[in-house]
Amino acid sequence: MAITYTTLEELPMPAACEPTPAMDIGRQLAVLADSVPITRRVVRPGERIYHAVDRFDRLYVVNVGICKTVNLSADGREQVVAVHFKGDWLGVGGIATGRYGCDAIAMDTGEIWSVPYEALTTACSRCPELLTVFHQAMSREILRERASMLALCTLPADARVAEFLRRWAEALSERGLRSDCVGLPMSRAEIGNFLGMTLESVSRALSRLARDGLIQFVDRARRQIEIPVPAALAAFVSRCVSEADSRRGALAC
Amino acid sequence: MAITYTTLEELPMPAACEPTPAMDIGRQLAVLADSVPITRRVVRPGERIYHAVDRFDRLYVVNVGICKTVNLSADGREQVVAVHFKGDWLGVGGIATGRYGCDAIAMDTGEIWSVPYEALTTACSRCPELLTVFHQAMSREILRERASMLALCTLPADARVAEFLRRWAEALSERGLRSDCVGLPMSRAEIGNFLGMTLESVSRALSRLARDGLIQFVDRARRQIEIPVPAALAAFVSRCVSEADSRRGALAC
DNA sequence: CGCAAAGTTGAGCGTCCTCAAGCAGCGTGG
DNA sequence: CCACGCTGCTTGAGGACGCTCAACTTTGCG
Repeated sequence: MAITYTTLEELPMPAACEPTPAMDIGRQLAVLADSVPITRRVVRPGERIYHAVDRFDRLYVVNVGICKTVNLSADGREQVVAVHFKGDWLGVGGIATGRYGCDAIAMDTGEIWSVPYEALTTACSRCPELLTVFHQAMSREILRERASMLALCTLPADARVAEFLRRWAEALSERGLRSDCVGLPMSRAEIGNFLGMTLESVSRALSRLARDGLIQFVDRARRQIEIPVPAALAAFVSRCVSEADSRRGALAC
Repeated sequence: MAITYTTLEELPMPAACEPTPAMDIGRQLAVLADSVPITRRVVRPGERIYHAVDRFDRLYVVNVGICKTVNLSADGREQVVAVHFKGDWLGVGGIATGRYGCDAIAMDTGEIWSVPYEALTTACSRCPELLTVFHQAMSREILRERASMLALCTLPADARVAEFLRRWAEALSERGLRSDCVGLPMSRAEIGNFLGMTLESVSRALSRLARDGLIQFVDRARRQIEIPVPAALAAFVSRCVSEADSRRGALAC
């Protein structure tokens, strides 16, 4: 089983033909604020930023804080489809249909920027850099959701929780925040809903991860989680994959 | 909690101004072909359109045929993340990272258009209509993936297969094709991979749906599936939801 | 302090996965 | 032409993972 998988990160990217280099998140926000008139709004935990049924007219960008978007289906199902950090755009699902389609809800105190979609598109015509920022944000959103789908389909429950924590810490470190200690503003039920499992299974998975030393609870409420070795979480996920799902992943192409 | 936000007051949205009405798919393709120089390519079943590791430089649009995109993770997992029909854009995941990140593979004989990303963005500056087409396509992609996640998280196996068939038929009818008879160019293993279940479970689910009269097999190879009453499939999905998952969906907001 | 909400843990069970066998379609070659 | 192998599909039996239900503990808040 010593197969070497070429990961995307390992491959040499010729520096000469670098396509629009990755832009710092602060820089992205600066480009946005300089190109269009921004509306700033302070939000508090649990506050709804927009409704799924609201008519789409503006896009939102997280400047401070963390938000979730909750998808609602016609038959009453609801699911947390994404968690958004600084620099993430909210509401892009509304472009195609004219309605947002998801509820967006702040998970702690923060500041949300917003810009009318009309103003954004006209500004994009003037400012190619803004166009790049916007397109990269939508592209990242697609990548995030694909990663979620992959986790849902290929990982067992414990590994899904580990992967969830790993990605949360990764999101923090990408933004220059300390990622060794994650304070989750979500209940076990919300995490379970996001990961396609019950709150009990989330609780059990966290207990097992803590027992195995992969994480540690810092407060008695068990909402703050310390990750001593982030790489150990990733290794745990990989281990779950290799020992179990050699069958499910087999796509005879 | 009855706080009035300045942002909402600023938006006296007259009901008249419907935001960019939905555009016919043929029209979308026409806008694209008229705005930028298109490269056309005929593909055959199983032919790879681009590799996950390829450097991103152009976007692809399905003109004829059906394609799948397969996500590959660093630890060897792979998953069919989407099935694309006429008018769908491929490769948008590459905008953020500079690499496609997914393999795109044709599932039957078809024609794929492509356009350099650079040429597209410059053309978008000149032609706002093209910008709208492109943004709506990306937005639809996000909505599709959210719908997939919702199905993965909230539906039992049989309902996932039913929902899969329903959405396939829906995609056909949206494009003016007959949707009562669906010819699946995917193996059971591919369907299972896409839906997060094994090929045996897919086979069993299809057998049960056929036994209950919701679908019918038209050929002996069981690749062509007839859907007598599309609404019955949707009703079956809803029924699965209401009788089972009153617990999992409970998000105490 | 007392109650409600959130979290943990256990026991039992059901859905779906695993493993295995058998069957049907199909191209190959003797 | 049919035997042959190959691939994909179906179906069954058994087992495991995660859900359901329930009891209990802890936290937070009036």
